[in-house]
Amino acid sequence: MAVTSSSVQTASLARRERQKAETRQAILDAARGLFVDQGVEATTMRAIAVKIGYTPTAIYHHFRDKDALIEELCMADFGALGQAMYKIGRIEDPVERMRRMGLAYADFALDNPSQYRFMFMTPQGHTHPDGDKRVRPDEDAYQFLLQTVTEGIHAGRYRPELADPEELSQIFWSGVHGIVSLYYTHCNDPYISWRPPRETVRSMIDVMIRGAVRAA
Amino acid sequence: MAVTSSSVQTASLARRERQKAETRQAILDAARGLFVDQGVEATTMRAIAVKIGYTPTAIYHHFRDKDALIEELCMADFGALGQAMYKIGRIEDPVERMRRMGLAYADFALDNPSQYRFMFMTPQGHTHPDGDKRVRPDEDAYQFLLQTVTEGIHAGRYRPELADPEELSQIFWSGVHGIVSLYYTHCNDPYISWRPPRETVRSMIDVMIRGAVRAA
DNA sequence: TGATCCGCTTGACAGCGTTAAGTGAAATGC
DNA sequence: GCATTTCACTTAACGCTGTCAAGCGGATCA
Repeated sequence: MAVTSSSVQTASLARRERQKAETRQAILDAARGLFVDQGVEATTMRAIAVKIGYTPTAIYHHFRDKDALIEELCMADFGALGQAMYKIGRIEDPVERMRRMGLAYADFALDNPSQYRFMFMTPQGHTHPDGDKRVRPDEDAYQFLLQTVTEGIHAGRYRPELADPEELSQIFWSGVHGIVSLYYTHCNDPYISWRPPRETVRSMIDVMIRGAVRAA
Repeated sequence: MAVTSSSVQTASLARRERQKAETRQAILDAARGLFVDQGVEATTMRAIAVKIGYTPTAIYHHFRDKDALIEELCMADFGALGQAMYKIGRIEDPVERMRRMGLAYADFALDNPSQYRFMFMTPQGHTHPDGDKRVRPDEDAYQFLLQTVTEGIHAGRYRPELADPEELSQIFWSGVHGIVSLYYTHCNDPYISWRPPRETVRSMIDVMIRGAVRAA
């Protein structure tokens, strides 16, 4: 097949798009670093621009606004959380699997403070009102939990009054989230002597499981 | 006793101070209303000023900056929370008392969304670094919880591995806080079917207590 | 070679929290 | 009773933020 003008066209176009994708990625990398270092709110578009050697306005050719940029990073983080859940693998006992999920969730939350803050401690919504149909990747992590809890319920492992999978999932999730988020917002309060959050999470999960399972 | 110049002086001075206190209170009232209606971040000093019929700069003669204004309101709310805890009264059984405290805490959190958000979901600090020695009123609520949990531990009501009052208090607190805060930040997420938070809190407390108390 | 595209820049806008300097009526001192 | 001081409040501005309309200039296309 001869080299047509259209093939040259696509090659050029491909390179152009690759370059554009590169600066786009540079923006994401710079933003992530600054967000982690000095927080989302304190990071300015101008600071991001300086870091990548562009003008602030350049960012707006790749992201609608600051929220869109934040959201893109957030999406990736939700993916990583889902991955962490997935890596736990297929433990047979649904209660034990739930326990491991809780610990992995806490590890993720404590290893990525800035991301976690934004993902689960920032008032509402990365959902855009204009009929945006993008799939939310954190659905994965929640679905993992929901399925594991549902399995446990169907296997008769939980007490009969805890028959609602959504409610029980929200209880387990809230237990771990509560410790991590309170720790993050109040760890500097001098009148509270905080215990190491990983240990507290472990105790919390043990307490919740013991209080939720049906007596042997 | 004759009307001395000093008595006139103090009377005038008292009236001046009263007027100043009145505008100060007007600022607080206007700020509270706007904070509740449209959030703390979205409320501008200029908007507060318009609402009370003053210039934005006037606010700075009563409060050092926006954070100081926020903190003052926050202090009052911590007092109200402590009051709610106090009103539970002296229930003999420390475990049952703990349960009631959890429910009252959730009621406060769900009845005062804006305040709660700011008190317990805003990144760190109302603590000023310059050796500020003001007593934090929320110490009250936490001390209430801590004391109740400690009583339960001393009475042998909790399992032996939960002998640390701070850790167990933080677990109970986190359990309730987790549900409320997750609900506030994610109640609009379409892929999660949230249960009524008050019911979930009740179940959460039951689960935690059952998992924490020593078997009969 | 001339026309077109498009990633990026220039220069600005409105709004934010905040402040230095000033105003004017009330309180004070003689 | 008049001059002075006090002080709650205003005027006008500063530097910062996110954001955008308009335009440049090199690569691409016909």
